[in-house]
Amino acid sequence: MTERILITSALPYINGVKHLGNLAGSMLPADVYARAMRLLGHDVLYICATDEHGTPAELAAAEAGQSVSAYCDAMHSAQAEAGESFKLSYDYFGRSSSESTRRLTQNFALALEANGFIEERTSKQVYSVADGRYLPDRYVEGTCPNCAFEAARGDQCDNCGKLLDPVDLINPYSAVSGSHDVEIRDTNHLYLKQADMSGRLRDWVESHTSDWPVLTTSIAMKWLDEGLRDRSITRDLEWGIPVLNADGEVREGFEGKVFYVWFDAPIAYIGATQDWAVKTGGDWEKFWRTDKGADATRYVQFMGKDNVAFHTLSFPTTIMGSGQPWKLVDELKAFNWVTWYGGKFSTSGKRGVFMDQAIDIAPSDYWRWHLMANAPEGSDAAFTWEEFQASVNSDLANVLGNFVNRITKYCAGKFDGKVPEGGSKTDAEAWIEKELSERLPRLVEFYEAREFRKAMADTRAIWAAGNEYLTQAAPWTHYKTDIDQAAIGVRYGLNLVALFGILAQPIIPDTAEKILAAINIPSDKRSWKFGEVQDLLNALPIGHDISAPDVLFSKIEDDDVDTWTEHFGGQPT
RNA sequence: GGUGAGGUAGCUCAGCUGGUUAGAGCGCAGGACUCAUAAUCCUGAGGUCGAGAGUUCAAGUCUCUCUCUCACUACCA
Repeated sequence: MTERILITSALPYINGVKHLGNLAGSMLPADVYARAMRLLGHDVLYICATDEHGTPAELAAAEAGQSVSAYCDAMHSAQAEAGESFKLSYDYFGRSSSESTRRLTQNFALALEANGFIEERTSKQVYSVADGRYLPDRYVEGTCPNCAFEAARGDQCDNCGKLLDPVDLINPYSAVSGSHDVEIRDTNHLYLKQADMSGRLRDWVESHTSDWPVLTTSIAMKWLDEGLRDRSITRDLEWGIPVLNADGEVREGFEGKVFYVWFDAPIAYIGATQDWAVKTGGDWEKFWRTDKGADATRYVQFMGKDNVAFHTLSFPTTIMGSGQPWKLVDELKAFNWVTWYGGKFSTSGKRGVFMDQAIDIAPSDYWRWHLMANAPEGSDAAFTWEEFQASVNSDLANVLGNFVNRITKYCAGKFDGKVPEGGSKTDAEAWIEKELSERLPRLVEFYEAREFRKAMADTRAIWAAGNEYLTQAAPWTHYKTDIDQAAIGVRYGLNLVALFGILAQPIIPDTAEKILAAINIPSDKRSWKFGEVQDLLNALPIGHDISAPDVLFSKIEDDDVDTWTEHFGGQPT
């Protein structure tokens, strides 16, 4: 049954090209899922965008000596390029700074306020005179009132671990400029009254305890159990979405203030969908407006575990509180972290491997396979160069690459590069048919359930079964005495190559294309409409021309691993 | 401090509502094969399931205590 599926992956923040952890935890699995669902015939829309507002963007722009908007333009392009290099198949890669998101954000705020979910309150915030800006808690440092550590951050002391309030720091200074000329000022902000939504949110989350991963519901329930607090949704910043009245004028007292990035970022999912519609002539409402058919859309979100609270609590508060018929997420897949030699990947700390560096080291397919086969689903997953090497050499080069190579070359050499006819089924053919009839439905189930590690393991097992089949069928042995019997082995082998290429498409699209081109499969014969296995293994017409592709995967040498380990500091800390 | 997620073969990880001899891949050892990227296929060795106590006919799986790791803790995103 064809379904309409909306897929979003958490928006990558604008302040730099993302590292492999970001890729593995949201964009890549969303892409693999999107590709698989398209192959299954679903009507898929995969949306992503850069998240461009907030203090770090302003600071990064200042450091780069650019205006914030010029900086964001440049970084958006860089991230779009990085996404393309990893073959992320976004239907649209938008920007949270777009006009559409600006309008939507302002409208959401007005609707929420009209419904009593927004309230203006005064809070105390540290202002740095030298920097000419208010400082988020993390950008204020000073002496910890608890342990006297001198470089405690405003939100938490790194020395004693105690949670702090920046106004309690002794001798505070700006972490941006180092200036001690800071003062505490009263400032007005809008607060989203999440507490008033707790009951509805709890009912909603509880209704999903059986179909969302534990990671997702446990994080959401933790926040609810602790008691949801109202969250400030504006900031004292220049760069962002201005706070307007219904008449379009800036709200009184909100000059120099904008919406908090976490208020507008998820709204950018909608904004980017509208931008996609403008660009393509598509209909965005059927994905987002429940009064325009979005009830029939299945909405699936992908994100790292740090984003779960925003996607299960604050964004839903925005949606529900608006009183308007917006679509809520149906399924939510959250990932843990990919860890890097005992620690976290870190953009600011420049720890780990970044997308632009990774693509210089190895083709995107290598990374896609390894990151999906070792996805941080159940718990944090360790990245090591040795594991990466093993994935590529063993799974891709030896199991898949070599299989394609051995049978296509043999066919080219002995059967003139044409699918041969003749021969009769033996135990070997019965065995592979049974194997596939069990594994293929399971594979599809794993994809539909977004169980990526299991899907990858099953895919690999199917590839390995191809090698085992050839060992059983041994056409090179039969060839000496009975060419027809050799022919069926080659024919089944070639059909397996075609199938493997078809199955590989969501994971390693470049290689899948090479395989399918070599085996000469037209694009309309590449979908995941698996019928009977016997038919699948006799899909190639007799006499069909094939060619042997060049070596599909070159192996990663020990020297490469040594070089990378040294260059990237991949050593146990 | 609080909360959450984890601690299962040398390594990376599966093990749903408790039930026969605890699984996979990699790595390692032996064998088979020779079409293929010294690839593949088969077989094998390797685990007191973090520690301790409890519930049960039966616990990796449930309860409690302890311990270690990681994450989150609301103005980083």
